Amino acid sequence: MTTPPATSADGVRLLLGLEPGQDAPADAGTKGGRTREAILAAGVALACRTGLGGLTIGALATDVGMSKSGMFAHFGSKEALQLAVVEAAAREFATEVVVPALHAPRGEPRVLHLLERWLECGLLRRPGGCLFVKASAELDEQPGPVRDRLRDLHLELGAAIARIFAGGIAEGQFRPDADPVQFAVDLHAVMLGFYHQHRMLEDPRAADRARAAVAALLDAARPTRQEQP
Amino acid sequence: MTTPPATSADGVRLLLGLEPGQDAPADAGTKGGRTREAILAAGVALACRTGLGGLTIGALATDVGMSKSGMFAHFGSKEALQLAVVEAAAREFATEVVVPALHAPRGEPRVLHLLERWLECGLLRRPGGCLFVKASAELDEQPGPVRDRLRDLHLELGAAIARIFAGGIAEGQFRPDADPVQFAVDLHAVMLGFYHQHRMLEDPRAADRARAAVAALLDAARPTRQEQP
DNA sequence: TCGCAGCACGAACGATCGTGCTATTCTCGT
DNA sequence: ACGAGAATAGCACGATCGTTCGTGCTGCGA
Repeated sequence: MTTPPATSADGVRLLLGLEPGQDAPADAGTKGGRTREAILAAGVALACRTGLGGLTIGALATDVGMSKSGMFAHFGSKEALQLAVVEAAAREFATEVVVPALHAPRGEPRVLHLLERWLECGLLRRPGGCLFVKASAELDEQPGPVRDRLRDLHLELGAAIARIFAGGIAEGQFRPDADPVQFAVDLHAVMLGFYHQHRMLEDPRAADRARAAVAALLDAARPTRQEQP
Repeated sequence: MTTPPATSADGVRLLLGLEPGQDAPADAGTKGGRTREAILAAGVALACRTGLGGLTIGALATDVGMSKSGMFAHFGSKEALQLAVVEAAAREFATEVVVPALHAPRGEPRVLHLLERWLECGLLRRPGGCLFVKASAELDEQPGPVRDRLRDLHLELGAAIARIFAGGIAEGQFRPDADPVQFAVDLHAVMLGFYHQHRMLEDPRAADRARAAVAALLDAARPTRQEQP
């Protein structure tokens, strides 16, 4: 099976809920589709601040300037709303972070672009990445469809990061025996630490600390010196 | 005021809310003090599962087998309850993780003991560490006394980790130009990633991945080869 | 042993939660 | 331009939220 250049990009787009060549939900033309999108945008922003548990129907309704019942009719249940918000956040994260990074040259530049795009999510208060990170701490032990979907999305994200790193191995920039999955876990941990440092501790050096951590990860993966005695 | 050899241990104990030589709150003998302790233990466990936001008065009351009002009378407000639960979790974390680690030899063994004790919190479902980690993602943008206290506790914890690492520099095990604060941030990030990997993704290798990440951090800090051209 | 402070309880409050109905208003294809 | 159907508002519901109050019970010091 031959793999054309845009394969991994399309893969991620599919995995994160985008149809190929489709950047917005199908019913964007009709009025209901537009307000539904507005609701989801406000929902992602609200859930980024208060968590998926604090994503209450009434608060979201007043946020978008609608009545509670009118807004509620778009989804039918709170769980469906949460799922839609998670999906919207994943879509936003994919289009704003992962896909742009995939346009960078394969290997280390792509890793660094991914990092910078991801850092922007926290620094510029782009809600998508925040929610994606925060909801994982919230739902990690309350079973249900939302947790399942979130788990799948995180697994796909981890696989995407591992693929990006593996591209660096194929380019000869990283050691052949480096573990892409371990790198994916480590990078995700660095991002969790960054959000904590930036948002909870309000450390202005949070981004630089994350960059230093990733630089150390990459340094350790470089094949400059021989290993394994 | 002379400081006996247990200086750093006493420092952490004080910082995390323990009076020196006092392992339990003062009113442990009276009946109210005992039920208050039972409430706090159940509260830490419940908040570890549902978050500080899900720590509801009614749920906690049924957990400890009391009436809602009877339980509520012990604290006077939900915020006071949350603060008390955070304090109890910090105390538990200090006595179960930090203080035991301080009994290990200074330097790398102490770092590794801290890591293992911390990992146990997640693996054995000890609620203290879980809550300490999870509440930070929950309250990072909702101001108030609880967030402030949590922020202070995290700052103290970071300082404690940095001191432990600095002990390794003093022992000559780590490079003199290594940054203890960066190591503290990195270790905390590894633990955040571990909890995510273990609880949300249910990865059985989560602990080993955390150990590998810390081992890489320590390897990078060792002075074996000369650096700085 | 007695008396009282402290501890626990049940009922109830107003507010808000998620979720159904019904009615009104608006949109859009014909 | 109009009628069908979507979109939104209004209202009400049971449940639960945090909180208050009044009232017994009970364990502890005298």
